[in-house]
Amino acid sequence: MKFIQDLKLLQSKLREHSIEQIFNQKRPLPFTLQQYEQDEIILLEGNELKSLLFLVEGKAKVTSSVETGKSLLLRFVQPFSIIGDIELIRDVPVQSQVKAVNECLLIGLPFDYIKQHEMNNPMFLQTLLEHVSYKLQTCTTASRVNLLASVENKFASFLMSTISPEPDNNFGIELRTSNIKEIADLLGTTYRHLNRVINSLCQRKIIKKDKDSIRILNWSVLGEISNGIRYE
Amino acid sequence: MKFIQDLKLLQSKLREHSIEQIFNQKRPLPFTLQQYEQDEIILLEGNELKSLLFLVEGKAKVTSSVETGKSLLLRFVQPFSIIGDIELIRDVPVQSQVKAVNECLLIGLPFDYIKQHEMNNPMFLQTLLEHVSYKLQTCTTASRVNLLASVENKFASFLMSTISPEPDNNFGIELRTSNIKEIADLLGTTYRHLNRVINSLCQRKIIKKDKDSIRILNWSVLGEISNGIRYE
DNA sequence: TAATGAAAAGGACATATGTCCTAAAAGGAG
DNA sequence: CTCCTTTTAGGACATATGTCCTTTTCATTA
Repeated sequence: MKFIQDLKLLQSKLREHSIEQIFNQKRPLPFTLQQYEQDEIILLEGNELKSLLFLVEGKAKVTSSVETGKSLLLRFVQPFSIIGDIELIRDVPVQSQVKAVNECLLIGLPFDYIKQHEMNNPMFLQTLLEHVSYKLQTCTTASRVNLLASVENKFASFLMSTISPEPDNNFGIELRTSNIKEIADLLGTTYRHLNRVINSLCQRKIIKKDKDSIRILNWSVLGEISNGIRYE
Repeated sequence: MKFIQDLKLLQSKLREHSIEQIFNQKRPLPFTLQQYEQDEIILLEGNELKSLLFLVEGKAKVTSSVETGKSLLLRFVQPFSIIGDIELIRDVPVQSQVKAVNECLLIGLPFDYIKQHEMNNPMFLQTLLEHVSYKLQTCTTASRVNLLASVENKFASFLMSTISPEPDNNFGIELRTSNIKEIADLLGTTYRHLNRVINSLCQRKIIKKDKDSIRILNWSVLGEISNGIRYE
């Protein structure tokens, strides 16, 4: 992680996401601007978090791990998202791992400052409440979905959520697969089984797997298989 | 559901759970006191909710259903709990079904009133935030757990959460089982399979099933099987 | 280029769970 | 009490997924 000393950029991001309006503006706010590179861990479970974070650029992956070392994909987050809300409110260590999917820009605001100056600010509280409620709503949905979704369903969802559907790559998009093991973990399954599922999708010409990439051949069927579930 | 016109009782419940302190007290608050009998549905998914509810007595079961008609047990709630928070904040229809496990007493406060007079009250917003955050935290945990827990694990948890461990019935407690099907649904499995699981637990002398009841014979082993998961 | 070791893929079998159907039990009506 | 209907339990088999281990691939170095 790099702190970025670029007031212009900070200002522009604050404006872009209307962040200043959330806060009391009697005082200058001690914002920091942080940059994470691809795959860098933004939050590690169990750590103490000291700042509330606003994701203003990039995409991050939120996972939750269990004793066994396995982890489960909770969701992907994109701007504008708040990270660290539960930790702020409930004074608990970091609950879920957050990892940058690509380069991410975050704005931080220290808990200390918030607790001193913002916990009575209705605008701020309302914003937080909206975000937490939204997460709860999606978590409830996901929880339900997890019980019916097969690994194939979930993998399809994963692909659809991960591979950006930008048409710069019309007929199938690349995905580095050095980490099929990791994906298996995320979906709560094993490498072995994910492999089976991938094979099956390949045979059905829905995706194509080369040495280092997976390409989606049939976006629409994959969409059907994913059953409308999106991790975002 | 019965509205109860008992100011004394209302007052005493408000005091017991320190509810009035949450609100602006310039005005008298338009609280209602509602009583639901055992198994009565408190909230039906998809309905529009008009009041925020506070559970002040009894125990309720929160479930979430899917198209197929199946439903999934999310959690049990007990006093003091807030019901309807997401619906208030996000202006969405009821997200989960809530059903009285035993006789329940709830205090209601109309959304209209809240939106007019309380959405700028930091104390109220904070309280809400704490409750929603707590739910999010447990939902995240549950979501994780669901992926590792077998039906046996979950059924054990269910028993431990459902059957009150009061020692009025020392060596095993009764549970009407006219609804094993329902329990199967709650756990996200089939009647057939739950039956297998129950048989296995019986053979291992952990529970005992009579015509209309299940008795827990070995509370401690059941606790181990439940693996610390509680639906509350 | 051959030897060697790590990473990836896949075979074989085990287990959990679902589906479908039949057998057994429990109530009711005559 | 007996026959019939409905409910409940359980057998048999299918499918999804997990575990373990072997084979294959690929890269690396002697």
